[in-house]
Amino acid sequence: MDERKKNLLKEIVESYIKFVKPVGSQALCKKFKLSSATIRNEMAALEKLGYLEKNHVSSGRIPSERGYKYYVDNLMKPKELNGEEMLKLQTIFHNQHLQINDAITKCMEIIADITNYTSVVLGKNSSDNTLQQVSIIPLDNNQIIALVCTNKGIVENKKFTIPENIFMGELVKTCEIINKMLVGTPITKVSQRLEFDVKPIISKTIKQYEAVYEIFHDAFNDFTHNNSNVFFSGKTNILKQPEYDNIDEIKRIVNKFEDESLVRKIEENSDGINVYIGEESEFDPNVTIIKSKFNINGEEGTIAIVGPKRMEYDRVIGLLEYINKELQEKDK
Amino acid sequence: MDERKKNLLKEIVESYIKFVKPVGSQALCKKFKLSSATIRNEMAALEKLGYLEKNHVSSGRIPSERGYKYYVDNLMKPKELNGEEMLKLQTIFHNQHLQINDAITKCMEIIADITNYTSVVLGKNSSDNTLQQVSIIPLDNNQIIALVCTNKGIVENKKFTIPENIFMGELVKTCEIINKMLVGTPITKVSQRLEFDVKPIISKTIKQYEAVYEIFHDAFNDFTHNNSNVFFSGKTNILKQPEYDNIDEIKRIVNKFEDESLVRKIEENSDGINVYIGEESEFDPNVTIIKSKFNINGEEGTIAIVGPKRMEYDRVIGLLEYINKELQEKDK
DNA sequence: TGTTAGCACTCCTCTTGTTTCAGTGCTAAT
DNA sequence: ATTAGCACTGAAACAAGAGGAGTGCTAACA
Repeated sequence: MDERKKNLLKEIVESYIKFVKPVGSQALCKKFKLSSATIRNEMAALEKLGYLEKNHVSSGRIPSERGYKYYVDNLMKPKELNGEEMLKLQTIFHNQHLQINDAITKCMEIIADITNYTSVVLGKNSSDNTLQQVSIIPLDNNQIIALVCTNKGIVENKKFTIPENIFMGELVKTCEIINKMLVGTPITKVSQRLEFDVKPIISKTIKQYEAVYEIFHDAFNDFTHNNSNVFFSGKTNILKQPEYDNIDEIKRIVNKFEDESLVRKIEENSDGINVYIGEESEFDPNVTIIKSKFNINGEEGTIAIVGPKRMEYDRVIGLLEYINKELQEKDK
Repeated sequence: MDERKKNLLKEIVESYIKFVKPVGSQALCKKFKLSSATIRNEMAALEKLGYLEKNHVSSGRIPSERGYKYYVDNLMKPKELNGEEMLKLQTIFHNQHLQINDAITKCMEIIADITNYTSVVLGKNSSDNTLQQVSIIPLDNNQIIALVCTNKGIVENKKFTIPENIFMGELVKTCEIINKMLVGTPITKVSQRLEFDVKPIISKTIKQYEAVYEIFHDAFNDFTHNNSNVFFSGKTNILKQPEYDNIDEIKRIVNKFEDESLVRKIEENSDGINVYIGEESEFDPNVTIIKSKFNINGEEGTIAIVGPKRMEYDRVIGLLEYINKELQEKDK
């Protein structure tokens, strides 16, 4: 791979990303001040190396997955955000009152919007949260809100209609007992301890203890079941990408977005920004996924951008780098 | 419109709904024990009346919008749910612990799923909610959760980092003051009263009252801004409908789903189940929207099904009738 | 008077053939 | 090492024709 080949490959990849049309030798003549024949020779060499492909014998070249990869690893440098992008994201990060979680999802919304790709935020199941406080808020004579709050500040609430034979005082008391006994318990264990530790105790003082138990049991159950927080933005942006011009392909990919278990696999483990092109994505052979792990202030998860293989790598990576930087800033 | 014409129209509409193919005279011969010629005469008459259309001179008939409308108003009767559908919906309605709101959205999810249409739930802006309680939950030395709860049981929560110069006691005290002064205030007015009624009071006893005010102000603000609750399910189900076979049409409709202000207009005012076909939908000339208003237990809104004009009207209307019935049941 | 057989006609759809053109690989000359 | 030249390939666009589903109309029939 001499310098000229690298430049050529870079040019071809970028041209294809921009125009979605196979690149012919003629188109590159002026830029490189070489004849088309020379370019053709070089292209043939790049094809032999596995960086370029042809759709058919006389069609011009498109980058192969390996070509994209080489481009990302060696030829491209992340693009700085332009003023508008910067502005939009800054207003989010500089909003002191936004929770980190909301800031991330809002960010990804904006990114989906300005890139026309699909963004995904995968929240880690909050299994390491512990119980911080349980409380109830009476609404009227027969309705209450039960609140559960974890040490990381996640709040779940649930409205209940109180069975007739239960007194508010009993609920308040149970609440106190739970707070006394279970605060600090990992949220995954709370249901268990509620049944085996708390229930026996309230059974001694509260007549309808089964019904009271049910209420709190339900409130906690919601928590453990609500742990699949996947956030999408721009799920249908794929329609805006010109290369997806046949319905079956669109259907295939959109259906995959609906498949929660498949989406869950997007989760990233390694640090930094990682690019998975085509087959590598393990999601669909015709998409690229760029992922980045975050772990900020107790919130953990993955953000990912899903787009065509001819994604604007420099731009997306630039955006993610910026976000990571801002998140670290906010973590302090 | 004699009886035979009605039957014929019914048959044609239902055949087209099922097979998405223009209906020719031959196909109806056996069913009606008439020759194709007679059928053709009748079809010509139905076309003259505006109930049928042709794509071109030799193409078989398809129902016009007026034809669909006549079918819905006069020829069709709502279909009873089958066992499976019934079962799926019942498990939701009979789940005592589900809030009415969640029950509705879960229902519509199921309907989108079993019908392959798109379902929409438009919640009314909860402008008639009043403040029920404000509370704070300390997480650690410098973080709290602020909770706002309305009389209808809607809860918003927000995590805050407490500025260094503020004491927890001051927050608790402010909380008490707010609860004493503002409970019962319409949620839309709370911000105002916080500023003009509460702020002057806390300014007398709390040193950093501005910062404390900010925290509660923010918590309330979230509330008033979060009132645009539109819930979609099956947004891409349109891809499963065979008549949408060209990308531009799909794009057009999917884009409309993304346009919040357009979706907001789906809101229904009249009672009962209403069918808006094609142009009537005021959303897109190529869709039908079936809407139904709900007003249960203080929760108000619209549920709607969006699908092709050849929607399975009997099935969808049957489903919505069932849901309305169950909702009324639950309201008692 | 309502129904039906028969027929000419229309227009979509599918297939086949032709042309055009962008782009290639290879060879030989510079 | 570069390039001009040339034969070749395959997609894309277009035209022409065959086949077929379905129509409207007319005239005959019960």
